[in-house]
Amino acid sequence: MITLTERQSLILKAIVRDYTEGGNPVGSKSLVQELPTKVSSATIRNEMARLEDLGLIVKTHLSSGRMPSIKGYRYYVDHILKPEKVDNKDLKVIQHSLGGEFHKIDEIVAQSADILSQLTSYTTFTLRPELKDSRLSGFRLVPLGNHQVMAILVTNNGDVENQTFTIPNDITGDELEPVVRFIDDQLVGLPLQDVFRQLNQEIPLKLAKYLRDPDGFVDIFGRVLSKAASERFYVGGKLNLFNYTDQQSPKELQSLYSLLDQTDSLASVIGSPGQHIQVRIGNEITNDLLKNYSLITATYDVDQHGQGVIALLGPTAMPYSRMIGLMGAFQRELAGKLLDYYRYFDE
Amino acid sequence: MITLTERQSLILKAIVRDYTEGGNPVGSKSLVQELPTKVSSATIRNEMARLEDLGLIVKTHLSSGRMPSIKGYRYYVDHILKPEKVDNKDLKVIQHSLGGEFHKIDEIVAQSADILSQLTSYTTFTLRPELKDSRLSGFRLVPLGNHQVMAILVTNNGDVENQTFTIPNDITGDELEPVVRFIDDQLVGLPLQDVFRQLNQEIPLKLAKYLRDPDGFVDIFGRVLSKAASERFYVGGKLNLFNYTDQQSPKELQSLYSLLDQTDSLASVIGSPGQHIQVRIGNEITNDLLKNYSLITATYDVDQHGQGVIALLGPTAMPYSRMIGLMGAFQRELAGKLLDYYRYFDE
DNA sequence: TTTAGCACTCTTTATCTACGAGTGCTAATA
DNA sequence: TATTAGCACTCGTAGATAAAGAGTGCTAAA
Repeated sequence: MITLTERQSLILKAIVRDYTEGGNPVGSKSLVQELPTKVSSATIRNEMARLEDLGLIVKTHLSSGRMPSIKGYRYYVDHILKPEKVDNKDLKVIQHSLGGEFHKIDEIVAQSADILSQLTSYTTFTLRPELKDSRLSGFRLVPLGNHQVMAILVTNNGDVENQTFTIPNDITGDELEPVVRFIDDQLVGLPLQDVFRQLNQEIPLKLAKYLRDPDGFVDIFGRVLSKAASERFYVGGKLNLFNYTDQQSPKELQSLYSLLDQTDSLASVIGSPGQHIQVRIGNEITNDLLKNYSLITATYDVDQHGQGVIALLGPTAMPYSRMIGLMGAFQRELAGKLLDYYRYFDE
Repeated sequence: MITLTERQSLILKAIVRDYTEGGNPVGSKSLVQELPTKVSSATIRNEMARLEDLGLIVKTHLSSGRMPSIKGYRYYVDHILKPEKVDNKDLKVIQHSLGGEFHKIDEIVAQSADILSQLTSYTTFTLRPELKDSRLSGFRLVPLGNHQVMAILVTNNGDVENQTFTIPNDITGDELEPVVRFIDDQLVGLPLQDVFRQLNQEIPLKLAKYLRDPDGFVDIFGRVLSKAASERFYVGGKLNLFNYTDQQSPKELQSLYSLLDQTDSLASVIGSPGQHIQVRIGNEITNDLLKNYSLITATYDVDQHGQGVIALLGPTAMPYSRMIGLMGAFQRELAGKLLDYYRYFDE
């Protein structure tokens, strides 16, 4: 356990701030003016040597200024930083952007990623509240003519998914009636997980009574069901990558870009944050591509509807204090908006 | 009108080829070995001086090798190049990728952009056949419970669009019945353009009989209609930008990236190609961002269903011969696939 | 414990040099 | 007249050298 003196702490804080703002290693002389008590640059050098011994700051070469190490950022985030109160203008932006009419949870969540990336100039990820409490609340088959039928699935959260499929012969609504009724009787009201299970077991057999081709139907139904049950991160501010990545290595930029398109990799990188707001810095992130970046993740609670996730990817040298404040505010606003949404459907 | 001697033409061709393959300006000595008839480097230098006078090739500095100018590429494409017969393996890839089952035209067209970008390592755009002959062939309103209704619109081409919306009070299918019937009577069978027109004129008045809030309905209907009638380019191989853009200017790369996300800008850049396969090089493209790139555009005919567009963006130094061959093959395959698709719904 | 002073390190930038690839021109050749 | 050999000249690249500047660590004095 590292304990710093008051002055060491102030110096570390100043180094973090200066390096974050200027991007250049920070020298002892420039720090003289930034400490509340007047000390000479030599004193600061001595303190810096100690901070370096502790592994909190590093030099790029023998006679360069210092910059924070991963460990240094860690200490700063854990012990020094105070979350900045969110800027009033930023709060207005959030509230205004979330204020509109949305038809789907996913729209709200996707929009959130965009707002947050706009406010931060970084890249953001949002995940809707988990679906473990989602239940099937309705199923429709709508014949569209021209060999086409649309399957529509509704959950108790108001989520709607649909999938059009093509069938060999035209069919009327009447012929589909018994199938829909069967689904209504057997499956409506069940959690999606249970529907999945039954779909692979008893359903195909039972359906054989009504349909010549139950397998085809089961396939379609499974597809819509997967859509409704799939958890998928929305990504905002992809283009912001250009603002904070190392401009010298386009290869890396390209890899990052393609990482952002892989939902499953994203999920494993972001994980499900245990704490309320978690900061992972550099190699603390379980993905080598991101070892020079920082990831702030946060959950948001929507009461009995479960938790969602918001996340922020930026450079290790980011203004943590402002970002954490912002994440906190966003957490609250988004949770509030979703609660309103759910409440509307629970009436 | 420029006319080149046989030998000049061969030299220009060799310069284009070498520069495209190697990326470096081409000198007279290296060309000696590439011409069918043995001539000295001095002769080639003389010829090159003439080609330069004509503006077909340029030097980067006084004593550098030569590279083709825009005008040089233009001449090469117009008079020298012979489209390469498409590679058999590539053809297999195309046919296989388009061979599967698709539920929507847009899926086929979107998939096409991906295949083409994969085959070329460049960036591609595809546009579905124009919709001017599209007619409204069906409209449904499906109450989903929980204040939600889904509007579904079907066209005679088998295109299906839908939009879920929220209404103040729950409603049953019966109440919506007259509205749907009214739409069926008045609008089904009309070209989408006409539907649009009527929607803004007589429809709101007539609907007032059946609905308290015709404006709200008209809004929803308009939204689904726009979705069905909107022409939108699919983009493939965005990440390939990294392979062929100037690695030195991330700013430019960023601008290009955001250009690819702007459907309307894309449309104006690509336009609607008059010829079957059109090559635009460098500043011939009406967008300054693309002045160092080449754009190959092509239409594909789907008989009475209109024309679509495929396009390819790459460096000015691209293997035109192979690319044009590829575009030709793709044109045919895609048109064929879509014809099959339409035929299925026309039965 | 703090500080002034100083030698030392390392990066950055500019200047110079040598090298090589390629050109244009001239004069000789077929 | 068209082609070619020869040569001086240009320009970009890479490496070497030097000077400036920022910053450090250490020593010795306050």
